[in-house]
Amino acid sequence: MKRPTLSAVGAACGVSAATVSRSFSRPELISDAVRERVLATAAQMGYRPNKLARGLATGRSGRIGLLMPDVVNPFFAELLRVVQHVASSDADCSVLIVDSDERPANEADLIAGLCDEVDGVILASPRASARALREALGPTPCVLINRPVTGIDAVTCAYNGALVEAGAHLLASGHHRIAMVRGPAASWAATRRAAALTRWAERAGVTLIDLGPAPATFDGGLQSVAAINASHATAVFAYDDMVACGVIAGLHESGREVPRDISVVGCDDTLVAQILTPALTTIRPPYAEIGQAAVTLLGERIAEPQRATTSVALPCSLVVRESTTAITARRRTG
Amino acid sequence: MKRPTLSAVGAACGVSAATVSRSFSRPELISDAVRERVLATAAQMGYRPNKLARGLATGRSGRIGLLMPDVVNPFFAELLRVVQHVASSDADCSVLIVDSDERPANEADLIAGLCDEVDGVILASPRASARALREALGPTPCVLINRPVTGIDAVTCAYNGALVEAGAHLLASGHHRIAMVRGPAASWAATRRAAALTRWAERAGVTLIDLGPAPATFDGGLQSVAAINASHATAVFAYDDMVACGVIAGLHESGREVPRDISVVGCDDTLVAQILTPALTTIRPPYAEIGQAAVTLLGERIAEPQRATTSVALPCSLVVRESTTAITARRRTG
DNA sequence: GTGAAAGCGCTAACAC
DNA sequence: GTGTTAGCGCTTTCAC
Repeated sequence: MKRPTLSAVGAACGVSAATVSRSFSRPELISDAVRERVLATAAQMGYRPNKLARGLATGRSGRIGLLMPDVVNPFFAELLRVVQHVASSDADCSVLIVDSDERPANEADLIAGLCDEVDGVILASPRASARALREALGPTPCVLINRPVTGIDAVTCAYNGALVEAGAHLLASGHHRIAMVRGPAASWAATRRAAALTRWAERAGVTLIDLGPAPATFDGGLQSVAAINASHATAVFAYDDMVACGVIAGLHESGREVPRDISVVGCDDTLVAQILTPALTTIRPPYAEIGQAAVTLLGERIAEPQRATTSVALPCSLVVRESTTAITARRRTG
Repeated sequence: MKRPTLSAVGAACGVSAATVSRSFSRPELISDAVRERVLATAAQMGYRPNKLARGLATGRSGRIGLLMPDVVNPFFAELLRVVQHVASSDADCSVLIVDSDERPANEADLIAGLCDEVDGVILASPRASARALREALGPTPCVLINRPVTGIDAVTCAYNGALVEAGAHLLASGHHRIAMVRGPAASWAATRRAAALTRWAERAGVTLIDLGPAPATFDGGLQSVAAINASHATAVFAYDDMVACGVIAGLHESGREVPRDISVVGCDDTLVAQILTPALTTIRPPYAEIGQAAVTLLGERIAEPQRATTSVALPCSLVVRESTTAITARRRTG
């Protein structure tokens, strides 16, 4: 009825529990004959190690935690997918997920709770303050995604290169007056992207109109449309694909079509970018590499808690689709 | 340095470990004076119970597993969100997530692995055969979502009512010739929806053209467009929002606009439905109730493994947006 | 190479 | 009410 234990298997083939244990975890210590016999009867009895017990004994649960502000946001869903995949295939480790639901208030508590049952955590774009984060984490190994904090490992997106590329693409298409919807004021990624674009615009001699912060949502985009129209920009950088989507919908409502009348660049290359009509020109983060790096870094810190904190920045790439076009095309068509 | 244990707290305030344990888990058994003192020093020492140890002792991990075919699909992301939320707030239980990546081959193994570290599992639209499922689960409590299997608890969407409503809505708008993109041949939900529509069409005297199976993706929708155009239908039921999205994009490419030239109904009311232009008329599953029911059912079965298997079907609702319109409008405009 | 024994941190009888 | 004693199933010295 119940699942067989280590010593049950041992009894069944006349060896001690220790031998059975070693047959699995340190096979080289056991003679071939015995090990084979043990493994065979274990398989035949349907033995499966009890991870809790193993965890108690070793002090390692073989589990990591992943906290994200919103699983429904395709950017995070994508991240979750790759983290879970890498964790299970590379580190044979399972992942506990918590959606903080964008509530910074609970975030620290959620993190602390998470830490109680895992070997380490990956925190995607946490909203809490650096101090609150450190306190909630305690000694639990952690890697941050898109939110550098002194003393904690991090993997971030280096938006810069791809953003400049996007700017060049726009410029080459004849756009010299470009609006920017910043995204959430508190977001590290938003700040970075805005800074990169501002720098680029100055150097390139392009007029960049900062429309100020807006929520990273469809509505956020929608609400920026009035300002976009007022700016007389011929192109707009949206904070992310969702915002871009709202912008496009709002422009449409106000009688302007993308890309005919105005070009739009998104960010994140989520499912939204791919399925929209027009398909979005966007910045693509290296999802697979981010997940890989996060899991690897976390594994290393778990193994070696005292090592120097490392932080990796991964380059993004520009994906040109249909939402951007040469300004001349507009004149031709319009 | 290390985290304080139960007996450390006990020692610190002159009581046994058992008393400390009870102060937390069975407070009514301890005198107010002692309990308060214990709780105070525990808090002050930063004591936090070790869930692994507790799990080993009680035989309950306080964790459930959630397996889904694709976290990036907004339907499942939505589900994940609500399951995680309900589990943590109602059952104080954390959730382990596995994305099977649509690979039915591994599915059974993934399920078995999941079962090793949780008290019970929720399986969303599993692809494996009933036999493989039962075998992988073993004695682990389970509830299925959108995939009834004899002898296993399940919560499913009752698409019927909302689908009929959608049909009536189309009919009232003058649509008498309607195409249907079925979705994946192996999907329970696809079969159900098709059956419901077929029944309705017969009764209502509507011509329903079954375009046959198609993947539940944007591309699946795209690929159905030729057949849709060939069918001369004035409206189409897409398997889900993603498919609807592909259909709309494909129609657009072939020079037909939605809803001006043809109406489209999606399913799932995901983020996609809400952000698309035109916003999708779609069928909305009761996400919150589904998650609630799944977690509750699972909790009950964990508590009472032998009880009769129960299965609940939750009604969906029709959300009318912009992708459907009266056929007369088309003639007026076209 | 293998076994015996101790212990991971907690809970659950059972005494007092 | 509270302490004592045994484990939960596994790993891991330490002997042999």
